[in-house]
Amino acid sequence: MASVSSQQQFRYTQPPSKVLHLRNLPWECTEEELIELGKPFGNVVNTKCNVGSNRNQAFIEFGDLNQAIAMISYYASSSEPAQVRGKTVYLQYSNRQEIVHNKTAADVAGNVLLVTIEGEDARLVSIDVLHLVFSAFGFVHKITTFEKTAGFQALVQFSDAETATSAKDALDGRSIPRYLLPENVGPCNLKITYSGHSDLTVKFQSHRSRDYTNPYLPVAQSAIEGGGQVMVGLDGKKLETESNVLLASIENMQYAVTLDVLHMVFSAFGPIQKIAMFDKNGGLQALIQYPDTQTAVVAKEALEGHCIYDGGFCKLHLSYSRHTDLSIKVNNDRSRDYTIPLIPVVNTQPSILGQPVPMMGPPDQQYNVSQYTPISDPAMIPQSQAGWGAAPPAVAQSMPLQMHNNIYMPPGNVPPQMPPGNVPPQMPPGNVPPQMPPGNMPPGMQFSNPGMLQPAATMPAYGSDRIQ
DNA sequence: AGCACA
Repeated sequence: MASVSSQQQFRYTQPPSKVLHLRNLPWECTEEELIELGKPFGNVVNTKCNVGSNRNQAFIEFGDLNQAIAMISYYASSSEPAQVRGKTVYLQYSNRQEIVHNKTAADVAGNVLLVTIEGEDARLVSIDVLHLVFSAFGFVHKITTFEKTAGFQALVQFSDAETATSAKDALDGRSIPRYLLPENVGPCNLKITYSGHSDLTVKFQSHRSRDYTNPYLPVAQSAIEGGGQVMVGLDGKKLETESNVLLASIENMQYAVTLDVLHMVFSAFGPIQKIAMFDKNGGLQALIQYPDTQTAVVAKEALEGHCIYDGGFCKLHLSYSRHTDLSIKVNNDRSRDYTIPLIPVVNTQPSILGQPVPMMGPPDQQYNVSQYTPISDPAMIPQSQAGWGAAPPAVAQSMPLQMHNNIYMPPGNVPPQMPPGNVPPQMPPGNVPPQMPPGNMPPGMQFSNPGMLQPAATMPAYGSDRIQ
Protein backbone atom coordinates (compact mmCIF):
# COMPACT_ATOMS: atom_id res chain seq x y z
CA MET A 1 0.00 0.00 0.00
CA ALA A 2 1.31 3.39 -0.91
CA SER A 3 1.31 5.78 1.94
CA VAL A 4 -1.17 8.60 1.58
CA SER A 5 0.93 11.03 3.53
CA SER A 6 3.72 11.03 0.96
CA GLN A 7 1.27 12.19 -1.66
CA GLN A 8 -0.13 14.87 0.52
CA GLN A 9 2.84 17.14 0.24
CA PHE A 10 2.31 17.29 -3.52
CA ARG A 11 -1.35 18.14 -3.36
CA TYR A 12 -2.29 21.23 -5.21
CA THR A 13 -3.73 22.81 -2.12
CA GLN A 14 -0.89 23.68 0.17
CA PRO A 15 -1.81 25.75 3.18
CA PRO A 16 -0.69 29.34 2.58
CA SER A 17 2.77 30.36 3.67
CA LYS A 18 4.90 33.47 3.37
CA VAL A 19 7.34 31.16 1.60
CA LEU A 20 6.72 30.13 -1.97
CA HIS A 21 8.30 27.10 -3.56
CA LEU A 22 9.34 27.52 -7.19
CA ARG A 23 10.36 24.78 -9.59
CA ASN A 24 11.38 24.36 -13.20
CA LEU A 25 13.76 27.28 -12.97
CA PRO A 26 16.68 27.64 -15.32
CA TRP A 27 19.85 26.62 -13.56
CA GLU A 28 21.35 30.08 -14.09
CA CYS A 29 18.65 31.73 -12.00
CA THR A 30 19.99 34.22 -9.48
CA GLU A 31 18.62 35.60 -6.26
CA GLU A 32 18.19 38.94 -8.02
CA GLU A 33 15.84 37.38 -10.55
CA LEU A 34 13.80 35.86 -7.78
CA ILE A 35 13.48 39.25 -6.15
CA GLU A 36 12.41 40.77 -9.48
CA LEU A 37 9.80 38.08 -9.82
CA GLY A 38 8.32 38.62 -6.37
CA LYS A 39 8.69 42.37 -6.02
CA PRO A 40 5.44 43.31 -7.78
CA PHE A 41 3.52 41.48 -5.09
CA GLY A 42 5.25 42.74 -2.00
CA ASN A 43 8.36 42.80 0.04
CA VAL A 44 10.69 39.95 -0.72
CA VAL A 45 12.61 39.42 2.47
CA ASN A 46 14.52 36.30 1.57
CA THR A 47 15.28 34.06 -1.35
CA LYS A 48 17.11 30.85 -2.02
CA CYS A 49 17.91 29.57 -5.46
CA ASN A 50 19.70 26.60 -6.97
CA VAL A 51 17.85 24.29 -4.66
CA GLY A 52 17.53 20.56 -5.12
CA SER A 53 19.76 18.11 -6.85
CA ASN A 54 18.96 19.65 -10.21
CA ARG A 55 19.38 23.10 -8.76
CA ASN A 56 16.25 24.19 -10.56
CA GLN A 57 14.13 24.98 -7.57
CA ALA A 58 13.95 28.05 -5.40
CA PHE A 59 12.16 29.72 -2.52
CA ILE A 60 10.84 33.23 -2.15
CA GLU A 61 9.86 34.55 1.24
CA PHE A 62 7.61 37.57 1.56
CA GLY A 63 7.44 39.87 4.53
CA ASP A 64 3.73 39.32 4.75
CA LEU A 65 1.53 36.32 4.14
CA ASN A 66 -0.93 38.39 2.08
CA GLN A 67 1.83 39.22 -0.38
CA ALA A 68 2.53 35.57 -0.94
CA ILE A 69 -1.17 34.96 -1.40
CA ALA A 70 -1.30 37.83 -3.90
CA MET A 71 1.43 36.29 -6.00
CA ILE A 72 -0.09 32.83 -5.99
CA SER A 73 -3.53 34.23 -6.76
CA TYR A 74 -2.25 36.36 -9.57
CA TYR A 75 -0.53 33.52 -11.40
CA ALA A 76 -3.37 31.14 -10.67
CA SER A 77 -5.61 33.23 -12.88
CA SER A 78 -3.10 34.86 -15.18
CA SER A 79 -2.85 33.84 -18.78
CA GLU A 80 0.86 34.57 -18.62
CA PRO A 81 2.72 32.10 -16.45
CA ALA A 82 5.48 33.23 -14.16
CA GLN A 83 8.72 33.18 -16.09
CA VAL A 84 12.44 33.44 -15.48
CA ARG A 85 14.60 33.92 -18.55
CA GLY A 86 11.68 32.95 -20.69
CA LYS A 87 11.17 29.69 -18.88
CA THR A 88 7.88 28.97 -17.19
CA VAL A 89 8.27 28.47 -13.47
CA TYR A 90 5.71 26.76 -11.32
CA LEU A 91 4.95 28.12 -7.90
CA GLN A 92 3.04 27.05 -4.86
CA TYR A 93 3.07 27.67 -1.15
CA SER A 94 6.00 26.06 0.50
CA ASN A 95 5.39 23.58 3.23
CA ARG A 96 7.75 25.62 5.39
CA GLN A 97 7.13 28.91 7.06
CA GLU A 98 10.50 30.48 6.56
CA ILE A 99 13.59 30.14 4.45
CA VAL A 100 16.48 28.60 6.29
CA HIS A 101 19.88 29.35 4.91
CA ASN A 102 22.09 26.49 5.74
CA LYS A 103 25.41 27.60 4.49
CA THR A 104 27.31 24.47 3.78
CA ALA A 105 30.84 24.01 2.58
CA ALA A 106 29.45 23.96 -0.92
CA ASP A 107 28.21 27.53 -0.49
CA VAL A 108 31.32 29.02 1.02
CA ALA A 109 33.69 30.23 -1.63
CA GLY A 110 37.05 28.53 -1.44
CA ASN A 111 40.00 27.82 -3.66
CA VAL A 112 39.11 24.18 -4.20
CA LEU A 113 36.22 23.16 -6.39
CA LEU A 114 34.28 19.95 -6.14
CA VAL A 115 33.48 18.96 -9.69
CA THR A 116 30.99 16.28 -10.56
CA ILE A 117 31.28 15.01 -14.09
CA GLU A 118 27.93 13.76 -15.27
CA GLY A 119 27.33 11.50 -18.19
CA GLU A 120 27.51 7.90 -19.25
CA ASP A 121 31.14 8.28 -20.14
CA ALA A 122 32.13 10.55 -17.29
CA ARG A 123 34.87 8.24 -16.08
CA LEU A 124 36.50 8.39 -19.47
CA VAL A 125 37.25 12.04 -19.00
CA SER A 126 40.94 12.12 -18.33
CA ILE A 127 42.58 14.19 -15.68
CA ASP A 128 44.41 15.94 -18.51
CA VAL A 129 41.19 17.10 -20.08
CA LEU A 130 40.01 18.40 -16.73
CA HIS A 131 43.30 20.14 -16.27
CA LEU A 132 43.00 21.75 -19.66
CA VAL A 133 39.46 22.90 -19.03
CA PHE A 134 40.17 24.43 -15.63
CA SER A 135 43.52 25.88 -16.59
CA ALA A 136 41.67 28.37 -18.71
CA PHE A 137 40.89 30.30 -15.54
CA GLY A 138 44.22 30.25 -13.80
CA PHE A 139 46.98 28.03 -12.63
CA VAL A 140 45.65 24.73 -11.43
CA HIS A 141 47.68 23.53 -8.47
CA LYS A 142 46.30 20.05 -7.97
CA ILE A 143 43.60 17.74 -9.18
CA THR A 144 42.35 14.59 -7.57
CA THR A 145 39.67 12.38 -9.02
CA PHE A 146 37.59 9.72 -7.37
CA GLU A 147 34.32 7.88 -7.60
CA LYS A 148 31.60 8.25 -5.05
CA THR A 149 27.92 7.61 -5.08
CA ALA A 150 27.54 10.97 -6.77
CA GLY A 151 29.52 9.53 -9.65
CA PHE A 152 32.84 10.54 -11.08
CA GLN A 153 34.15 13.56 -9.22
CA ALA A 154 37.22 15.70 -9.08
CA LEU A 155 38.67 18.21 -6.69
CA VAL A 156 40.38 21.05 -8.48
CA GLN A 157 42.64 23.33 -6.49
CA PHE A 158 43.35 26.90 -7.53
CA SER A 159 45.52 29.52 -5.87
CA ASP A 160 42.62 31.44 -4.45
CA ALA A 161 38.88 31.57 -4.12
CA GLU A 162 38.56 34.31 -6.75
CA THR A 163 40.08 32.16 -9.44
CA ALA A 164 38.07 29.18 -8.35
CA THR A 165 34.92 31.29 -8.44
CA SER A 166 35.57 32.48 -11.96
CA ALA A 167 35.99 28.88 -13.07
CA LYS A 168 32.91 27.80 -11.19
CA ASP A 169 30.77 30.59 -12.59
CA ALA A 170 31.88 29.93 -16.13
CA LEU A 171 31.73 26.15 -16.09
CA ASP A 172 29.02 25.12 -13.65
CA GLY A 173 26.24 23.38 -15.49
CA ARG A 174 28.09 23.38 -18.78
CA SER A 175 29.50 20.60 -20.84
CA ILE A 176 33.05 19.74 -21.60
CA PRO A 177 33.56 20.86 -25.19
CA ARG A 178 33.23 18.05 -27.61
CA TYR A 179 36.55 18.76 -29.23
CA LEU A 180 38.33 17.98 -26.01
CA LEU A 181 36.78 14.54 -25.80
CA PRO A 182 37.37 11.47 -27.86
CA GLU A 183 34.78 11.30 -30.55
CA ASN A 184 32.94 8.36 -29.09
CA VAL A 185 32.62 9.80 -25.62
CA GLY A 186 29.18 11.16 -24.89
CA PRO A 187 28.36 14.55 -23.41
CA CYS A 188 29.84 15.29 -20.01
CA ASN A 189 28.19 17.93 -17.88
CA LEU A 190 29.99 19.63 -15.07
CA LYS A 191 28.34 20.38 -11.76
CA ILE A 192 30.53 22.47 -9.56
CA THR A 193 30.40 23.49 -5.94
CA TYR A 194 33.04 24.65 -3.56
CA SER A 195 34.87 22.04 -1.60
CA GLY A 196 35.62 22.38 2.05
CA HIS A 197 39.24 21.57 1.34
CA SER A 198 41.84 24.24 0.91
CA ASP A 199 44.88 22.14 0.14
CA LEU A 200 44.73 18.71 -1.43
CA THR A 201 47.20 16.02 -0.55
CA VAL A 202 48.68 14.42 -3.61
CA LYS A 203 51.32 11.86 -2.85
CA PHE A 204 51.88 10.55 -6.35
CA GLN A 205 51.37 11.67 -9.88
CA SER A 206 48.94 9.21 -11.29
CA HIS A 207 46.06 8.95 -13.68
CA ARG A 208 43.88 9.78 -10.70
CA SER A 209 45.68 12.65 -9.09
CA ARG A 210 48.17 15.30 -10.04
CA ASP A 211 50.15 17.95 -8.28
CA TYR A 212 51.13 20.51 -10.90
CA THR A 213 53.16 22.49 -8.40
CA ASN A 214 55.51 19.58 -7.99
CA PRO A 215 56.15 17.80 -11.25
CA TYR A 216 58.92 15.77 -9.70
CA LEU A 217 56.64 13.95 -7.35
CA PRO A 218 57.07 10.23 -7.70
CA VAL A 219 54.86 8.73 -10.32
CA ALA A 220 52.49 6.32 -8.73
CA GLN A 221 52.23 2.77 -9.83
CA SER A 222 48.76 2.43 -8.48
CA ALA A 223 48.25 5.07 -5.87
CA ILE A 224 44.86 6.65 -5.75
CA GLU A 225 44.07 9.52 -3.53
CA GLY A 226 41.11 11.77 -3.12
CA GLY A 227 40.38 14.81 -1.07
CA GLY A 228 43.18 14.32 1.36
CA GLN A 229 42.04 10.84 2.20
CA VAL A 230 43.90 7.88 0.85
CA MET A 231 41.26 5.81 -0.76
CA VAL A 232 43.12 2.80 -2.05
CA GLY A 233 46.21 1.21 -0.69
CA LEU A 234 48.94 -0.40 -2.64
CA ASP A 235 48.46 -4.00 -3.29
CA GLY A 236 51.40 -5.88 -4.63
CA LYS A 237 49.57 -7.11 -7.68
CA LYS A 238 48.86 -3.71 -9.03
CA LEU A 239 52.39 -2.47 -8.97
CA GLU A 240 52.62 -2.17 -12.69
CA THR A 241 54.06 0.48 -14.87
CA GLU A 242 51.68 2.13 -17.23
CA SER A 243 52.31 1.48 -20.85
CA ASN A 244 50.82 2.27 -24.21
CA VAL A 245 50.59 -1.45 -24.82
CA LEU A 246 47.94 -3.49 -23.04
CA LEU A 247 48.11 -7.20 -22.44
CA ALA A 248 44.64 -8.67 -22.64
CA SER A 249 43.81 -12.16 -21.56
CA ILE A 250 40.40 -13.51 -22.22
CA GLU A 251 38.59 -15.63 -19.71
CA ASN A 252 35.67 -17.91 -20.43
CA MET A 253 36.16 -17.67 -24.16
CA GLN A 254 33.01 -19.40 -25.33
CA TYR A 255 32.80 -17.36 -28.48
CA ALA A 256 35.35 -16.55 -31.07
CA VAL A 257 37.36 -13.46 -30.34
CA THR A 258 38.94 -12.33 -33.53
CA LEU A 259 41.45 -9.66 -34.29
CA ASP A 260 38.67 -7.51 -35.63
CA VAL A 261 36.55 -7.93 -32.55
CA LEU A 262 39.46 -6.79 -30.43
CA HIS A 263 40.10 -3.93 -32.75
CA MET A 264 36.51 -2.84 -32.52
CA VAL A 265 36.38 -3.02 -28.75
CA PHE A 266 39.67 -1.31 -28.09
CA SER A 267 39.45 1.33 -30.78
CA ALA A 268 36.54 2.85 -28.90
CA PHE A 269 39.18 4.60 -26.79
CA GLY A 270 41.55 5.77 -29.43
CA PRO A 271 43.40 4.72 -32.49
CA ILE A 272 45.05 1.35 -32.36
CA GLN A 273 48.47 0.94 -33.83
CA LYS A 274 49.03 -2.76 -33.56
CA ILE A 275 47.48 -5.92 -32.26
CA ALA A 276 49.15 -9.26 -31.75
CA MET A 277 47.27 -12.33 -30.56
CA PHE A 278 48.78 -15.51 -29.21
CA ASP A 279 47.96 -18.52 -27.11
CA LYS A 280 49.29 -18.74 -23.63
CA ASN A 281 48.53 -21.22 -20.87
CA GLY A 282 45.73 -22.65 -22.92
CA GLY A 283 44.03 -19.28 -23.23
CA LEU A 284 44.02 -16.48 -25.70
CA GLN A 285 46.03 -13.38 -25.06
CA ALA A 286 46.53 -10.26 -27.07
CA LEU A 287 48.77 -7.25 -27.03
CA ILE A 288 47.07 -4.04 -28.04
CA GLN A 289 49.19 -1.04 -28.84
CA TYR A 290 47.96 2.54 -28.60
CA PRO A 291 49.99 5.55 -29.65
CA ASP A 292 50.18 6.79 -26.10
CA THR A 293 49.93 5.61 -22.55
CA GLN A 294 47.00 7.86 -21.67
CA THR A 295 44.72 6.16 -24.11
CA ALA A 296 45.82 2.76 -22.89
CA VAL A 297 45.11 3.80 -19.32
CA VAL A 298 41.62 4.93 -20.22
CA ALA A 299 40.94 1.75 -22.16
CA LYS A 300 42.23 -0.41 -19.34
CA GLU A 301 40.15 1.42 -16.77
CA ALA A 302 37.03 1.10 -18.84
CA LEU A 303 37.39 -2.46 -20.03
CA GLU A 304 39.03 -4.31 -17.19
CA GLY A 305 36.77 -7.10 -16.02
CA HIS A 306 34.17 -6.45 -18.66
CA CYS A 307 32.91 -9.05 -21.07
CA ILE A 308 32.99 -8.77 -24.79
CA TYR A 309 29.81 -10.77 -25.09
CA ASP A 310 26.70 -10.88 -22.98
CA GLY A 311 26.39 -13.51 -20.33
CA GLY A 312 29.85 -13.33 -18.86
CA PHE A 313 31.53 -14.65 -21.97
CA CYS A 314 34.97 -13.58 -23.04
CA LYS A 315 35.82 -11.59 -19.96
CA LEU A 316 38.73 -9.26 -20.42
CA HIS A 317 41.62 -9.00 -18.02
CA LEU A 318 44.02 -6.23 -18.77
CA SER A 319 47.46 -5.36 -17.61
CA TYR A 320 50.17 -3.15 -18.94
CA SER A 321 52.67 -4.81 -21.17
CA ARG A 322 56.34 -4.18 -20.86
CA HIS A 323 56.40 -3.66 -24.59
CA THR A 324 56.11 -0.20 -26.01
CA ASP A 325 56.29 -1.03 -29.68
CA LEU A 326 55.20 -4.35 -31.03
CA SER A 327 57.04 -5.86 -33.90
CA ILE A 328 54.47 -7.09 -36.37
CA LYS A 329 56.14 -8.95 -39.17
CA VAL A 330 53.08 -9.89 -41.07
CA ASN A 331 49.42 -8.98 -41.19
CA ASN A 332 47.30 -12.04 -40.68
CA ASP A 333 44.35 -13.13 -38.61
CA ARG A 334 46.34 -12.96 -35.40
CA SER A 335 48.47 -9.91 -35.81
CA ARG A 336 48.15 -6.62 -37.52
CA ASP A 337 49.96 -3.36 -37.86
CA TYR A 338 47.38 -0.68 -38.56
CA THR A 339 49.98 2.00 -38.97
CA ILE A 340 51.38 0.44 -42.09
CA PRO A 341 48.59 -0.86 -44.23
CA LEU A 342 51.17 -2.16 -46.64
CA ILE A 343 52.46 -5.22 -44.93
CA PRO A 344 51.34 -8.10 -47.06
CA VAL A 345 48.49 -10.15 -45.75
CA VAL A 346 49.16 -13.77 -45.33
CA ASN A 347 45.85 -15.06 -46.35
CA THR A 348 45.52 -17.83 -43.85
CA GLN A 349 42.01 -19.15 -43.69
CA PRO A 350 40.82 -17.96 -40.32
CA SER A 351 39.42 -20.89 -38.52
CA ILE A 352 38.12 -21.22 -35.03
CA LEU A 353 37.01 -24.51 -33.56
CA GLY A 354 37.18 -25.96 -37.00
CA GLN A 355 34.57 -23.53 -38.26
CA PRO A 356 35.63 -21.06 -40.86
CA VAL A 357 35.05 -17.54 -39.70
CA PRO A 358 33.50 -15.31 -42.33
CA MET A 359 35.52 -12.25 -43.11
CA MET A 360 33.43 -9.18 -43.60
CA GLY A 361 35.71 -7.44 -45.99
CA PRO A 362 37.52 -9.24 -48.74
CA PRO A 363 41.14 -9.32 -47.64
CA ASP A 364 42.60 -9.01 -51.08
CA GLN A 365 40.68 -5.83 -51.67
CA GLN A 366 41.73 -4.37 -48.37
CA TYR A 367 45.34 -4.92 -49.06
CA ASN A 368 45.61 -4.76 -52.78
CA VAL A 369 47.72 -1.67 -52.52
CA SER A 370 50.45 -3.67 -50.97
CA GLN A 371 50.17 -6.38 -53.51
CA TYR A 372 50.42 -4.25 -56.57
CA THR A 373 52.14 -1.07 -55.55
CA PRO A 374 54.59 -1.56 -52.79
CA ILE A 375 55.31 1.89 -51.45
CA SER A 376 58.03 2.35 -48.93
CA ASP A 377 57.71 6.06 -48.33
CA PRO A 378 54.72 6.69 -46.07
CA ALA A 379 54.29 10.10 -47.60
CA MET A 380 53.33 8.46 -50.83
CA ILE A 381 50.53 6.51 -49.31
CA PRO A 382 47.23 7.85 -50.57
CA GLN A 383 45.28 9.69 -47.88
CA SER A 384 42.53 7.20 -47.70
CA GLN A 385 44.94 4.45 -46.84
CA ALA A 386 47.11 6.30 -44.43
CA GLY A 387 45.94 5.05 -41.09
CA TRP A 388 44.13 7.37 -38.72
CA GLY A 389 45.17 10.53 -40.42
CA ALA A 390 42.64 9.62 -43.01
CA ALA A 391 39.11 10.86 -43.18
CA PRO A 392 36.77 8.40 -41.53
CA PRO A 393 34.35 6.54 -43.68
CA ALA A 394 30.79 6.33 -42.50
CA VAL A 395 31.31 2.84 -41.18
CA ALA A 396 34.12 3.83 -38.96
CA GLN A 397 32.08 6.58 -37.40
CA SER A 398 28.90 4.78 -36.70
CA MET A 399 30.36 1.57 -35.45
CA PRO A 400 32.14 2.67 -32.31
CA LEU A 401 29.17 4.74 -31.34
CA GLN A 402 27.16 1.60 -31.18
CA MET A 403 29.80 -0.15 -29.23
CA HIS A 404 30.38 2.47 -26.70
CA ASN A 405 27.02 2.29 -25.06
CA ASN A 406 27.69 -1.29 -24.34
CA ILE A 407 31.17 -1.16 -23.11
CA TYR A 408 30.72 0.69 -19.89
CA MET A 409 27.90 -1.29 -18.51
CA PRO A 410 28.58 -3.61 -15.66
CA PRO A 411 30.04 -6.90 -16.71
CA GLY A 412 27.47 -9.20 -18.10
CA ASN A 413 25.37 -6.39 -19.38
CA VAL A 414 27.68 -5.49 -22.06
CA PRO A 415 27.28 -6.34 -25.61
CA PRO A 416 25.47 -7.12 -28.67
CA GLN A 417 24.06 -10.59 -28.53
CA MET A 418 26.27 -12.44 -30.85
CA PRO A 419 25.79 -16.11 -31.41
CA PRO A 420 28.94 -18.18 -31.51
CA GLY A 421 30.74 -18.08 -34.75
CA ASN A 422 29.28 -14.78 -35.74
CA VAL A 423 31.70 -12.01 -36.24
CA PRO A 424 30.58 -8.47 -35.50
CA PRO A 425 30.87 -5.75 -38.07
CA GLN A 426 34.44 -5.00 -38.76
CA MET A 427 36.22 -1.80 -39.17
CA PRO A 428 38.33 -1.84 -42.28
CA PRO A 429 41.94 -1.95 -41.17
CA GLY A 430 43.64 1.37 -41.39
CA ASN A 431 40.41 3.30 -41.15
CA VAL A 432 40.25 4.48 -37.62
CA PRO A 433 38.03 7.33 -36.52
CA PRO A 434 40.03 10.43 -35.86
CA GLN A 435 40.27 10.94 -32.17
CA MET A 436 42.33 13.11 -30.04
CA PRO A 437 44.01 10.84 -27.57
CA PRO A 438 43.53 12.21 -24.08
CA GLY A 439 46.46 14.27 -23.00
CA ASN A 440 47.73 14.47 -26.51
CA MET A 441 46.53 17.92 -27.32
CA PRO A 442 48.41 20.03 -29.74
CA PRO A 443 50.92 22.07 -27.79
CA GLY A 444 49.14 25.29 -28.55
CA MET A 445 46.13 24.15 -26.60
CA GLN A 446 47.93 23.65 -23.34
CA PHE A 447 47.07 26.11 -20.64
CA SER A 448 48.26 29.20 -22.32
CA ASN A 449 45.15 30.62 -23.80
CA PRO A 450 42.62 31.69 -21.22
CA GLY A 451 40.53 33.41 -23.82
CA MET A 452 39.96 30.16 -25.51
CA LEU A 453 37.79 28.66 -22.85
CA GLN A 454 36.87 31.51 -20.65
CA PRO A 455 34.02 33.67 -21.74
CA ALA A 456 30.95 31.55 -21.91
CA ALA A 457 29.45 33.85 -24.46
CA THR A 458 32.18 33.24 -26.96
CA MET A 459 32.37 29.57 -26.20
CA PRO A 460 29.29 28.05 -27.72
CA ALA A 461 30.70 24.63 -27.01
CA TYR A 462 29.88 25.07 -23.38
CA GLY A 463 26.34 25.15 -22.34
CA SER A 464 24.88 24.83 -25.74
CA ASP A 465 23.51 21.47 -24.71
CA ARG A 466 21.69 22.89 -21.82
CA ILE A 467 19.92 25.86 -23.16
CA GLN A 468 16.66 25.02 -24.62
C1' DA B 1 7.49 19.59 -12.64
C1' DG B 2 6.78 18.55 -6.79
C1' DC B 3 10.30 21.26 -0.85
C1' DA B 4 16.29 23.06 1.03
C1' DC B 5 21.62 16.86 1.35
C1' DA B 6 24.60 17.86 5.42
